[in-house]
Amino acid sequence: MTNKDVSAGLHRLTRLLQLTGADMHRVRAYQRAEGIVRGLAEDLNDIDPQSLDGIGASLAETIRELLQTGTTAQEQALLAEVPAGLLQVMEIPDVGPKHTRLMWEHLGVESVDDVEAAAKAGRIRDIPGLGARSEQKILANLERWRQHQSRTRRPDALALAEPLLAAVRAADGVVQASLAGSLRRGRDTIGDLDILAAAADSAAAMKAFTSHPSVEEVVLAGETKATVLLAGGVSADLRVVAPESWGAALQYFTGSQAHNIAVRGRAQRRGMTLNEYSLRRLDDDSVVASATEEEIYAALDLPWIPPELREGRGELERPLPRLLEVSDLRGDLHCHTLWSDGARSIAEMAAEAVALGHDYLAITDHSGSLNIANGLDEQRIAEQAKEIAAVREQFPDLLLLHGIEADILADGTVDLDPECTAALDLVIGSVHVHTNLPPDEMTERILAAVRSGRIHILGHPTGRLLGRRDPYEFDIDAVFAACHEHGVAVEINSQSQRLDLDDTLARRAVDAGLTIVINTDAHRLDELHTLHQGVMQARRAWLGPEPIANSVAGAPPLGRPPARRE
DNA sequence: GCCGTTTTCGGCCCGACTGTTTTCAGTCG
Repeated sequence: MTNKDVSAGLHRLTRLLQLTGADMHRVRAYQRAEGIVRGLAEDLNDIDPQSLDGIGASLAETIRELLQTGTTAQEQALLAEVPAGLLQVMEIPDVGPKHTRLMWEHLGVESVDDVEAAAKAGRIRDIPGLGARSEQKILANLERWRQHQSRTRRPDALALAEPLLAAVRAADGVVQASLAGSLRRGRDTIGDLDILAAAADSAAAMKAFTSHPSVEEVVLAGETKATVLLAGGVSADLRVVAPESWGAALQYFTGSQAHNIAVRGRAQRRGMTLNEYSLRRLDDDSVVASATEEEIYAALDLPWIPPELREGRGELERPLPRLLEVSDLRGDLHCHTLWSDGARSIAEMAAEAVALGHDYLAITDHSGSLNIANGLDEQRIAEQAKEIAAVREQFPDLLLLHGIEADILADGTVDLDPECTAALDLVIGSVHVHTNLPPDEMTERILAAVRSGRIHILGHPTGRLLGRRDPYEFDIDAVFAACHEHGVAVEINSQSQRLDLDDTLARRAVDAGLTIVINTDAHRLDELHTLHQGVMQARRAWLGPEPIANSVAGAPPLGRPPARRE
């Protein structure tokens, strides 16, 4: 079982405990554990769960049980009390454990389909404590939830949020506005968009938000808080606070929840309390700080913590690193051209790289077996070398590397003649086909490629496509160990649907002693500008320039030094 | 269930909004 399986198991236990009316603080302990596991860089199989802050003896045992069997005796016992289908029912927005239990007890509802049928038959309104409006809301939320279960990729979320933010910012009386929530923390996918504004009078900001052309439905609109649905079913929240509360509110709405709980616990231990309006002393209710995030953190003897690190991963206790910046990166080692499935010529890509200030760019078109992408065989690679030589003449200040993105075939073979790959400046090995191999075979396949000594970089290592395909199943720690042994770097691919490695795996790779390369995998000119997306992953992994190969100026230190032709 | 500058028991982050109530429970973030 993986960390993901364990956090899913803890989630089920949390929900079952809520349903069966367990003590709320006990429930919260499970909920916390779920979040801790979800954000964990290390593989739970390799560590003692009890060493984690927030995991005690009991939860550690639960985690061990989940790792071994995928479930727990406690879960089975709880499932004897309540139908398993109620776990799904609780995933419907605004339907929590209490209403779920009421529907079960009064109507015998045991599944989402049952809920839908009961709502359509008008039977939910008769439950004490619920009414016709609740019934309508449940039906609408159920429909919406079925249509939109997936999270939104960060770049797509930004594209939706920025016009809204601009409109709010331009509204009368708004002194400041910012993105908040997971968008501000730079997560690769986003559940809801959060926007925060500071204004003495909230009315204009609320109106600008709820009446924005991209809004399809206003879900709720109070004096200081509104929720709307945008095209595609993405929901967006606006909160408006007084300007003097800006810092407290921004800190609060940026989260994460785990970070906020930790910060508030720290405030409490220091005789203070923190809410979205201010940090106050408990004894005399006097305000200690509120206007800026820096003041809030400083009053708690903390440095300002970059939003990327606010995930409850020890950011209050550990010294903060100097984080990687886009400007640290000196080049890009993965892009495609007209020679395979790219949209631009080598010269055009080179010119754009020069415009970006890169020291180097590697042209890495697909290899022969990827027919769908017009992959290059040995013959065409030789022809491409001539064009690259010519383009080098045009751009004397750019180190233009001739590389390839070679396919790792199902048996682990790197899909070109060894003489051919040996003559190239750079070889990225990537898995593109036969992506459903059994875990053992997938592991052996990738290990074979890494051990071949023929690749410099393992491209988009897990193969995940956000919202479309889960990571390949394989033993990534074994692969990392082999990469370390054979001097193979691993990629953070900046494509918005990949972002692969993700933050936790990038951290794990560096902890395994690996070098990381952040690449765009650009197929077009504009995609050469997306290194910042990979940089965000690296920042969230607490990485600075040191383990990033392409933060080195002059020439990337990967295997054999690329020969600079004169 | 976890945890300790209030340390092995007794607390546990905090507030907005909605709906069904007529002072509050449920849900969310």
